[in-house]
Amino acid sequence: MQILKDEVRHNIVQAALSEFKREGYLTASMRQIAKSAGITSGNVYRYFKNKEELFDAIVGPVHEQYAAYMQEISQEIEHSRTRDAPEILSYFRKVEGTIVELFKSYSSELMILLNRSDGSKYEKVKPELVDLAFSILDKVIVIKKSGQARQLQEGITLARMLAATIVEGICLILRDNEEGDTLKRLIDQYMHVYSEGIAALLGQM
Amino acid sequence: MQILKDEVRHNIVQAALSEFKREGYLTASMRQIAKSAGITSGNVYRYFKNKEELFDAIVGPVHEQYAAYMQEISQEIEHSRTRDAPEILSYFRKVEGTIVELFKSYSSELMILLNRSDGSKYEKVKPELVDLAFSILDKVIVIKKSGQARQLQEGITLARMLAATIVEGICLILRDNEEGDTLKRLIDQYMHVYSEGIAALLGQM
Amino acid sequence: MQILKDEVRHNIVQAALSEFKREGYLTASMRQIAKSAGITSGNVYRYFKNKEELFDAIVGPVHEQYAAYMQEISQEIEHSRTRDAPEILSYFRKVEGTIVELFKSYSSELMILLNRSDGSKYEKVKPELVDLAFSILDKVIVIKKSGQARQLQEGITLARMLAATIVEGICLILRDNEEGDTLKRLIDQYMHVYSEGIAALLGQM
Amino acid sequence: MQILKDEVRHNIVQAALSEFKREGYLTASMRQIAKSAGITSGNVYRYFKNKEELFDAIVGPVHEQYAAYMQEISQEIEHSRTRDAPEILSYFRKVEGTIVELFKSYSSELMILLNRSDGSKYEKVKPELVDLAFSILDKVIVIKKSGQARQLQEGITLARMLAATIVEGICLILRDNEEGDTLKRLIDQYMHVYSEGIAALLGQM
DNA sequence: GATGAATGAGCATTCATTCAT
DNA sequence: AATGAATGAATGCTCATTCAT
Repeated sequence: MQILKDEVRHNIVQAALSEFKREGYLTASMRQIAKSAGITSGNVYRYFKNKEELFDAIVGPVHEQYAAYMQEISQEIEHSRTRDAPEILSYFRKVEGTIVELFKSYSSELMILLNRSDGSKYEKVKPELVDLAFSILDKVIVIKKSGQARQLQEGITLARMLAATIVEGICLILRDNEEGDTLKRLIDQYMHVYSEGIAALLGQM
Repeated sequence: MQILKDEVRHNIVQAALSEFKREGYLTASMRQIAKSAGITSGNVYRYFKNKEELFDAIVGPVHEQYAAYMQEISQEIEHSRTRDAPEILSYFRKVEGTIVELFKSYSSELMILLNRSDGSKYEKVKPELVDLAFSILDKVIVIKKSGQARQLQEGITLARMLAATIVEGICLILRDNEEGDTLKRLIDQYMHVYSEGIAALLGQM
Repeated sequence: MQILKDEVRHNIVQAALSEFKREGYLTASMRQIAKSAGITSGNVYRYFKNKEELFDAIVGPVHEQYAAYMQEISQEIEHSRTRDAPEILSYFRKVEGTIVELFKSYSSELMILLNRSDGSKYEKVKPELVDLAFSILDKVIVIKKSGQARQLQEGITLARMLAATIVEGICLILRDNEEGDTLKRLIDQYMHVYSEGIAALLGQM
Repeated sequence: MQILKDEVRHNIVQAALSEFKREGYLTASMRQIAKSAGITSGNVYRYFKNKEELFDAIVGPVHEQYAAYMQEISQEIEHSRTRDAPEILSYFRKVEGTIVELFKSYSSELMILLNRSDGSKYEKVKPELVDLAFSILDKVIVIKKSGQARQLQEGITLARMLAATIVEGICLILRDNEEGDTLKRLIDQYMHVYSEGIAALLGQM
């Protein structure tokens, strides 16, 4: 009985998906992946050169799209000349929309990319997302605090924290929810909390 | 050239601190800790019985205090009979205060306890903190949504998400900030964002 | 050049057999076993989960049969109500027969079980055999010395010593003889020495 | 507070005595010996060059006397020209007497020498004692069986077994009894069992 | 004399990866 | 294509021994 190459490859990917999800890149065991895929561990290496490439096969595609979208948003932000805070903050909606959109097609892969890529070449993705979020918040802060050097410095620290926590929260919601509608609703609520909260915070500063 | 015992112990702890911080409990290497401490791996075991006890020596003290505080708050919450949402939410201030207080004496240790203890006996600490946060939010939700079964269910999901993200955010701020005053300010601002944001969210629901 | 799995497994067992025979359970080195088997140490673990299971694979089967036989004899002794010394002593023949029988199929394994299992879960096997031998001799002593408290006490000490030396002697014969017929003859002669000697000793007491 | 050298040395020896008794040469831990002696492990090496010499210090003296006695008996046996079996067997009494005599002054040391010297340079002592016992029994056998080649061969195997088990039994009695009078009585009874048993066996051959 | 810190080789075990079949 | 045996380096840990103090 011969199993088609594509089926085996598919099995490996499925097995790897669940292993990387559970264990993360470093701790995931190639043996366990092979076992779950119903093949021998040596055979995995016919389909994927090594652990890194297997990981790549899983998160690569979603990362590619993800990176393209983010690049786009990033450039929009850079080129934007507006000094209107709400308009700037609306970029968050784009980021959020991108993530929710990607989640619909790649829920597990995106979750792995953002939460389980430690030790792999993708471990920088989350920090870069934080940087992007920061670049948005930074603009708002700069507008509000320009000219007040001390408050500006504090504002930047605040922006960094908010960027990091917003992103971390989104990643967490991704981690804990498998169902698309629930996820979307939660992320909406989450972003709502943040936008109202940040508005209030900026208002009083 | 012989180094005094206390200095070596100190070196080991410092090396372990940075190794556990970077790698987490499981991935941290005793050999690497020894190397960073400038000694041979065998010698580490003169100072600490094994990896677990070395980890314990680092996070144990802070965990003891942490657990005592949280226990106290937990009991207060259980015994509280108020149905006043803002009053219930004020428990967050206590949790926040406890963490900031502990951070002053044990910044790295607390961060390791909360973020890098996977695989150790302390791995449940963060989830338990999430549970505590959830028990606070849950009370508020139940008050607001009692009687509306469907919305209650959604509210609980929301509360779970908020509990998880709040805690995760605090842990993150802990991770990224070494300086006490900055940390305190950031956590205050962070909690402010959440309390305003949650208020707004509940208001419109 | 690739060696077939069964051959390697066999080589490991052979190597382990001789290592355990020479060194005993605790001192035996997995590295040395691997080396003797002509493989690397990691490969041993493809065949046996760990040292304990490798030991188990060697002495487990013989222990299972051994334990079943001894259990049977043990119960016969317990239920026996006879006060006839020679009849009681005839249980030794059963024990002897069992051991000789097992030796035919498992000479080295039985020897390891009885003489080289210190530190393993089988380390109690020899002491239990001594207990069994004692329970036989004890009955005889009690019959002969009942009512004479002082001589009874001495008799029990004597019975303990005889039980220990008889068993130790049998184990020794097992250790030094690889050939079944020789072993059987020697154990027969050995038991003959003991039964005549004990008879003479009891006669004059 | 200064402890005299002799006292420390004495403490080490006492500690080593009990450690070697419990664990045997190989498994005994220098650290544990130092600890029991109330000193640091490094200091042991001021008194004894290494584990081997410490072991030597303990069993060396008794071995010296033991070896001298055995040498003497050995020569007597070699030079003896008698063909009278009982007379030859009486050498056993000498061996037995020697051992009991040494036991009075060196109970633990002798026990260690015979039962716990595996892995040390004294590990051959017991086999040599077996050889001595064999040389006695061999003479008796040769007398009884001379001229019957086949029976002679069998007799030699028998003699080897008896030598080994007699010696092993004595060593075991040594191991299990700390009190001199009990030991003497047990060894007497033990030898009585063997002499009567062997007599009976030879009678019927 | 004594300390006890330090070494380094050893142990059992795991695992990504290679490769003969 | 696939197997699964094999490797070798890594892990946590122990212990006899050395040596600066």
